[in-house]
Amino acid sequence: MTPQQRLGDKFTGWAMMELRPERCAVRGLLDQIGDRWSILILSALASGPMRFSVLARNIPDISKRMLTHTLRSLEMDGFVHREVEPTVPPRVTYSLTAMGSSFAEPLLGLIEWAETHYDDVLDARSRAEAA
Amino acid sequence: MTPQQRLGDKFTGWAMMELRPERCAVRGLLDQIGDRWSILILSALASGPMRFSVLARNIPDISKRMLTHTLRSLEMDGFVHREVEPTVPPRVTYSLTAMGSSFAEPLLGLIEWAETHYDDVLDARSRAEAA
DNA sequence: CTGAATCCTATGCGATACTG
DNA sequence: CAGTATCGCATAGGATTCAG
Repeated sequence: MTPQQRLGDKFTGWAMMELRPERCAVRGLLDQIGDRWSILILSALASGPMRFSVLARNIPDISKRMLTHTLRSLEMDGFVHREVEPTVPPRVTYSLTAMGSSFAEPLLGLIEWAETHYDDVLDARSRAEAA
Repeated sequence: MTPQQRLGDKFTGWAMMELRPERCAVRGLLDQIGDRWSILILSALASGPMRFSVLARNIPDISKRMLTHTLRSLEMDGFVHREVEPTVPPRVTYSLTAMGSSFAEPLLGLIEWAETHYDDVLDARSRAEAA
């Protein structure tokens, strides 16, 4: 059975339970990490634990506000662990939990697909805009 | 090399080119299909070509407006093919392009991860909210 | 250094009504 | 049947300022 057929079967299964979001895990997952920064932060932390300021430096175009927000959200969802050393000034280190690091595999699949096909997407879009 | 290590290396590569979105394909990809409906529509079409009204029926909680918008967007990005039979009333059939169907594999990986781990996510979140 | 609080804007998205 | 047009709201997210 091809991946496409299996994907189709997944959807048929969801449709039978009326697509209630609680029963359709991807929808829930994307609600939580489908934002602009979660994927990037998880990728960054995949190379090892990292302090707040290092994360901010490695992702140059994120605002402090969103870095904080997204880290909190990832922490609450169990992807990220937060460790504070109570010094002055404070040091806070973020790292992937076991669950967070298990997410690396499917995420990597997505990334690799994107890297091999994204030029085609851009081509398609520019052709569509030209028309 | 573990998936986590490979993911970390990906990020390091991006960071060296300053994370410019054009050079970081996943970001671009998620900008286009990271919305609320694209994944669902692609999953639906994976089971075969489908008319507008059938899609609408299979995804009960989508508005016609967003179904149209999302389909147009997926078409422009080359994921979906749109075919009109010029009858009265019109029949419009949507199907996956070759690229669209090649996306089934990484998407399936994501879905399967979500299905096996999403309960843990919900647990983590409810524990976090209790605190 | 690591945030929290406030303000503001852009836009995703639903609801509704209309059309060929 | 398969859309388009218009309206309105909720929210994501940036900029800036304050704090421990």
